Amino acid sequence: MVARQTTIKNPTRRVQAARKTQAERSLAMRARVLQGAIKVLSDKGYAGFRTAEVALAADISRGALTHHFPTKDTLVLAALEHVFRSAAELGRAHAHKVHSVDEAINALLKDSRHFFFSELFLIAIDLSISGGKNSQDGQRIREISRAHRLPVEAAWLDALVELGVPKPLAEDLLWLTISIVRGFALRRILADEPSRFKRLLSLWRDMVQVYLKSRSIA
Amino acid sequence: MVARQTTIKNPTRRVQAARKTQAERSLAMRARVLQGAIKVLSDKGYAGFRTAEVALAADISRGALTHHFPTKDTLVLAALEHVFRSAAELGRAHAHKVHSVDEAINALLKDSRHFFFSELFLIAIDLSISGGKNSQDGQRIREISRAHRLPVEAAWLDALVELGVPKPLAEDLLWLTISIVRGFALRRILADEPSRFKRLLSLWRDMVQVYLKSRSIA
DNA sequence: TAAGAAACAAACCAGTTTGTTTGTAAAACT
DNA sequence: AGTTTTACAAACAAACTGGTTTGTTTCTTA
Repeated sequence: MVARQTTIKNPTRRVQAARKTQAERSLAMRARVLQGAIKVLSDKGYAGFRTAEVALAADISRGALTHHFPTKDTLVLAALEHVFRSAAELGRAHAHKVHSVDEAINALLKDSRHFFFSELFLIAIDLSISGGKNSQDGQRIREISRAHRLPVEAAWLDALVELGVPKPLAEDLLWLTISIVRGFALRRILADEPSRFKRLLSLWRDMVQVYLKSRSIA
Repeated sequence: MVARQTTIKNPTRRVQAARKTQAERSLAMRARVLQGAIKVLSDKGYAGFRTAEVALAADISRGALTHHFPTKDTLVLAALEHVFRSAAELGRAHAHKVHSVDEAINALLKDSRHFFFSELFLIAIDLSISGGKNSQDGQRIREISRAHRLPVEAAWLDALVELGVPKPLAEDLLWLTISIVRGFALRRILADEPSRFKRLLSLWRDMVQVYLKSRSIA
């Protein structure tokens, strides 16, 4: 774990160092800050989001924080980006491994639940609503959310179409499915009822089956 | 529009008055404050909720505001209560006028949309999330939301059961329906697509019909 | 009708919060 | 090797915010 010397110039001057290259330090520090920001966002909500507390949570000085994120807003935006980036890939990954509509719906449900039941989702809503409807930031926030969700949905849509579901119907079923999970996820804030959710999803899958059969698709 | 004199004592002293009784003034003022609070809450979100701005929106002095609502928290709670009170009755009203399951689902959809698509709903979520998960206020906020939503759901459940749908299934269909609307309402924050929503609901009604028929209920 | 309470208004104050400035040490570049 | 740039630290300053205090007016009630 010794500091590397990539440059040709500036030879063996390093002695007892434990110091990294600047880029490495920056990256590591940014990661810590972002993680701290997400924690605070998740614990206190945007309304209670204080930069000082982020510094505390990340165990760094406020100076370090402001160096990497000059304003509160840039930090929040970066945190949201980070949230989505760390959660978005799963959807596309699973969309390709399905071989029947039921399997697809099931996988979609699982992935949706994974996202919508996470803290990340709550953070995203919180910011989407809190960031005033018209303000500059609000726009940007919603833009980020959209930009990361659309491709995921597109991937699932493709998967369904590939399985022989007519595109318009596939789109609608996709939206209904996602809406159900999103809607239930929201309800969870008031009171979580996991067993009910399981029943609901099972019923939903049945309904899809029955419906497709009635239209002689599946 | 002359000031009334309800008390026997204190006879005709009023001359050119346009003044109300204390209770009336209080009530009117509270109403204005609440309305202002809701406006600010809706425009800026809880994160941007400033008591001064409420006073401005309600066109009253800060003094008046603090007189009726000593702290910011009491104001927010009161506003939330007001929000729900003004929105909750509709559900129960419509639940009794349906004569078929399809009609019931349709009416339920309409009412749900009415609530979930309103500013009120967004305010409720905002507060539910923003009010820290554990804090005193957060608890109270979620409690209010629950207290007002449960009876509405119960009314619709009764309506469905009355129409011959087995209770467990009725419950699940109710939840699915509401979840769909809630889920879509949330998505609307990112981008509203009314026509898609219409299609979705129409499909959903079809699916319910087909499913019930397959179980020979409707 | 006089005392007391409630409704409002305005100024004030203390705590918080964000961004800036000033300073130091480590790395990068030449 | 020396200069510049970057990473971080800490103190500071200005704006903001919510609650309190003090004062005035209007209603209530004895």
